[in-house]
Amino acid sequence: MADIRVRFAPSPTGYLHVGGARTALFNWLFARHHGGVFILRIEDTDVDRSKQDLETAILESMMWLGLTWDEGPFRQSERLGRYREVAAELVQGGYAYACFCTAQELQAKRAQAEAEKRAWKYDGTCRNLSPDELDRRLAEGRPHAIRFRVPEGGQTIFDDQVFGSTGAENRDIEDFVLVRSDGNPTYHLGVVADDLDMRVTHVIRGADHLSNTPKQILMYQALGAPSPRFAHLPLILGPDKQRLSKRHGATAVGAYKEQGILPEALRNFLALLGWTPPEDKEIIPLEEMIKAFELSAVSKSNAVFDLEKLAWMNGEYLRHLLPADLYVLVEQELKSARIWRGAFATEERERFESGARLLQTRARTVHDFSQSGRAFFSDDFDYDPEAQKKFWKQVELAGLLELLGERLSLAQPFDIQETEKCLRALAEEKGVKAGLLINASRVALTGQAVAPGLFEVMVTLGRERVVNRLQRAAAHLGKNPPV
RNA sequence: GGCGCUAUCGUCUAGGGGUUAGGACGUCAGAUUCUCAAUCUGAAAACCCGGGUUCGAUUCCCGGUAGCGCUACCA
Repeated sequence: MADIRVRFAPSPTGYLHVGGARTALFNWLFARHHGGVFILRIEDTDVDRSKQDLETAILESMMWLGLTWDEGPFRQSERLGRYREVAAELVQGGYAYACFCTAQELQAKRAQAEAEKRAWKYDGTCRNLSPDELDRRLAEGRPHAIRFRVPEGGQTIFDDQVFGSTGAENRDIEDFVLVRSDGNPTYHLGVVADDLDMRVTHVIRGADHLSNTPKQILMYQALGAPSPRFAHLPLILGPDKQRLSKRHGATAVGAYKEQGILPEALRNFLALLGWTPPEDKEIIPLEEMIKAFELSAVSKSNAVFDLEKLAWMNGEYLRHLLPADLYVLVEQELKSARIWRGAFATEERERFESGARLLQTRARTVHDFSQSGRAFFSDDFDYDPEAQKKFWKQVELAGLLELLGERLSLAQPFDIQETEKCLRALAEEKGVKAGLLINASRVALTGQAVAPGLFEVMVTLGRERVVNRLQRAAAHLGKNPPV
C-alpha cells in the first residue's frame, strides 16, 4: 500500500478526550507503520461551539502524547468557499437540492411523528419543487438549506477494515443537510470535501460514525470519486458501560497529565484498548508498536476504560525509566511543586539522585516525588497524621529518638551497615523491638508511614539531616505526647 | 420506535468445530520484610440465552436478550 494518507479531525468544542486520543493514536500508528502521511484537520464548522483556545489545547495534548502530524492543521473554517463549490456541483448534477423548510417546521413534524410513534425521516417536501416554484423562492431570497438527494432504492454497502461488510438500505437514509441555511457546511459535506481534496486514503475514526458512512459514500459516488477505505474503531466506555463522559471523572488527556501520568503510559494503555499486540507483551515500546500495528488486529467490541490498569502501567513506566530520564522528570516535578533547590544541580546532586532512585520503585504518579517523597528534597515537611497514629504510639519514643540521634552522630562510617547496627544495638539495650524504632524513625525522617528502607533513607539524607530530624521529632513528641 | 453494530473471567483481551479455554490489570493467600512498594509462588474468576448444522459447538447459521451507536440546519 503506497501513499497512505490518514487524518485525525477533532472539533474544537471540547478538550482532547481519551477516545479522541485513541483515534488519533491509531491513525498515527497506521501512518507510521506504512510510511504514510498523518494529517491534522480541525473541524470547526460549528461556529457557535468552536473555540480557539480549545484548538490550542488539543494540539498541546497531541504533542504531549507524541502524536506529531505531517500536514496541517487545516481548519474547515478556512475552506468555506470550497464547500459551497462542492455543494453547488452537487446541486448542478441534480444530486442535491435547495430546501426551504424552516427549523421550526421540521421540528414540529418530527415531534408529531414521535407522538404518533412513527419513524421520522425528512419527508422530502422540497425534494421535487417545480423549476418555477424554485426560481420564485430563490428570487425572493428565501433562506434555504441544501440537502443531498438520497437515491430511493438500492443499498449502500462497504467493506469496513474492522467491522467487515456493512451498510444500509438507501430508503432508510434521509435527505441529509449539506449546507445550513446560514451558508455553513455541515459535518458530512466538510469531511467528504476535505478527505477528497486532501487525498485521504483511509478514514479511521470512532464507530459512532459507522452509521454515517453510507451517506458519505453516496456523496463520493455523486461526485464521481472513489471512496477512501473506512476503518471504524470501537468506542471507549466508562465503568458503567455508558459512553465515557465527564461524570466518569477525568476524560481529557490534559487531566491525566495533571494527575502525574506519563505520556508513554497513557499512550501504551490507549493502544491496548481495542488493539492486541502480537505475543503476550503488553508493555510495548513505541517502535515495536509501530512495527506491529495492524487494523486487522483491532477488535469490534467497545472497551471499558480501566483506571486501575492505567495506574499500574504508569508505575511500570516510572519504574523502568532510565536514571537520566528519571532525574529530568523529578527535577521538573520539584520545580512545579516549588521545592526544587538550585543546590540539587551541584553539590547536593548525589542526594537528589539517590532520593529519586529510592522513590522510583514505589511511585505511582510523578507527583509522588513531590508529595509522599517530599522529605527527600525538602526539610520543610509535615508528619502525616496517619503515620503518627500508627508508629508514634509509645511515650518513651521521644527519649529513644533523642538517644538514637546521639548514637548516630557518632556512627562511623555513616553507611547502611553501620547505621543499622547502631539502631539495633540501641533497641536491644533498651529492650524494645528494632521494628518499633525503625518505624518511628521513618516517620521522623520522612513524615510518612510508607517510605523506602530506613537505612537507605538515612544514607541518602546524610548524617547531619538525620540527626537533626531525629531531634526535631523527639522535641515534637515531647511536646505532643501520644494519647 | 426505526436502522446499524457488538457479545469469552469484575475489566482489557487471546483463541477457536474436539483445548486442563491462555495472558494482563484487579482481588485473595503465601514467601520476603523495618513500613510500603517491587519481586517470586499459588488461588478464585469467563465462552449471554434458545434453537439449528454436526459424531461433536464456546467457536458456524438463525432467533431472542442485553449493551452501545445513528436517527439534528452537532461532529
